Amino acid sequence: MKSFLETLSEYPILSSEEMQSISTKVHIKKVAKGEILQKKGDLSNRIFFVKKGLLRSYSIDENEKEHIFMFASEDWIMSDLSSHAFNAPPELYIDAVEDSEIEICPQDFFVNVVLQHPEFGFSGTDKLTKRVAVLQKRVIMLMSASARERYENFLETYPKIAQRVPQRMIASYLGITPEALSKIRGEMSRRKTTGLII
Amino acid sequence: MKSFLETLSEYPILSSEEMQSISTKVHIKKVAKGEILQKKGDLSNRIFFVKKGLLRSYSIDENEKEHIFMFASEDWIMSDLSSHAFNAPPELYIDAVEDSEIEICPQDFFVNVVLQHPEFGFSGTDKLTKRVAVLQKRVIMLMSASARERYENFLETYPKIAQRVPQRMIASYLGITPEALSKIRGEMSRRKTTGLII
DNA sequence: CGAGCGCTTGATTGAGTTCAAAAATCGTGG
DNA sequence: CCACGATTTTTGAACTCAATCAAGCGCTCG
Repeated sequence: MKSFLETLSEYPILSSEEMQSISTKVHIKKVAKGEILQKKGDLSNRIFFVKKGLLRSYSIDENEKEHIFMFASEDWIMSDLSSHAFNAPPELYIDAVEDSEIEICPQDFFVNVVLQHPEFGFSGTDKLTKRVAVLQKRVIMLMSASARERYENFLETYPKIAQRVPQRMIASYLGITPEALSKIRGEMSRRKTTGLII
Repeated sequence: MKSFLETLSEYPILSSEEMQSISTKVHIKKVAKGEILQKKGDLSNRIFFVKKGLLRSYSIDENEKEHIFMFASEDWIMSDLSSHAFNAPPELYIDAVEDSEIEICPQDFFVNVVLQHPEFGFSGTDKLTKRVAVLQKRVIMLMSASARERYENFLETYPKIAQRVPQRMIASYLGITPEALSKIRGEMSRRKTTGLII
């Protein structure tokens, strides 16, 4: 998939004014592993297109515990849409899990201009409908599946991500503790090597 | 908020052909409490605009247990977008919690035509962005909050729904058992009457 | 090469489930 | 409108999965 800027520049449908406005609004950045791109409550909320590397978004609860909401690797868009939807500061933190290269764009501009122009290849309804569907599955998973089932489902759904991300972050994404995930993995590999079925 | 049909008929932007096509595609129906509108795996997937009453969508897991994904009361739209997003049969069941009056519309038509015309007042990106934001909160809730916190949050967020829905369905929405919810409520009212703080 | 971070392992605890049965509420037909 | 059966809610006891607490191991990277 083409990057955000590439796609935009290939579809010169906008007036030159608008193009001008885009080039001033979108910019490329290299970020180091661990670098924080957005904090809860930040005044600016932006969207991030990942050209290279891996980002995550997460909340921090009243006990200082992180809960990862999503990962975004190459060609994915990362953002906290809740701030746009509710016209409020963002709820989530966003940082880089790996050294990354990203394109940054103000959220308003993205939602109000880019998503509205299907010609760009960023069809709003399409992308958002998919996101809703993914979140629907996630909610059902969290409500009905055990920690182990959720982990197995994660491995099936995001095998690439699973290899690039430290275990404790997978645990955080699944909504369990690192210890619990470690025990699940131990049990799974033991079961494998013993040759037990079911 | 105006109903789906009302809104459409007030914005005669479409050609008469298109209007014709709409009137054949959208229709009104009265459904009795308990009536099932859609089942997992159904061939047709449609969206439902609730004019009156209350619908719910839910999944049923391998142990026959229901997990309620969402409620929709007056002026809300109910649908299983996952089927549209993944071009697959729906994952969810949808039925009526109360006697209801609804407008029914094929999902393809809704997503591909109606959401694309902001003039209708059904701005796709707007509605979908809000839905994403709501689901984001729900996921974070499920990952980080206790059963009790989730219940209290539900009461704050959907006080009207809470009064109209049987307790076991609230439990199902929260991802806990009816017994657990009953105990939480008992504890809460005891605490209230005893005047205890914290 | 050592200090710190991440993973593992074990013991203990606790929130929520399961199972069972009684009490309350609802709905329906007479 | 009442009565009765069915469904819902409550309550309690036993249990389970995952959290917490604590200790030890193994990397890696400074």
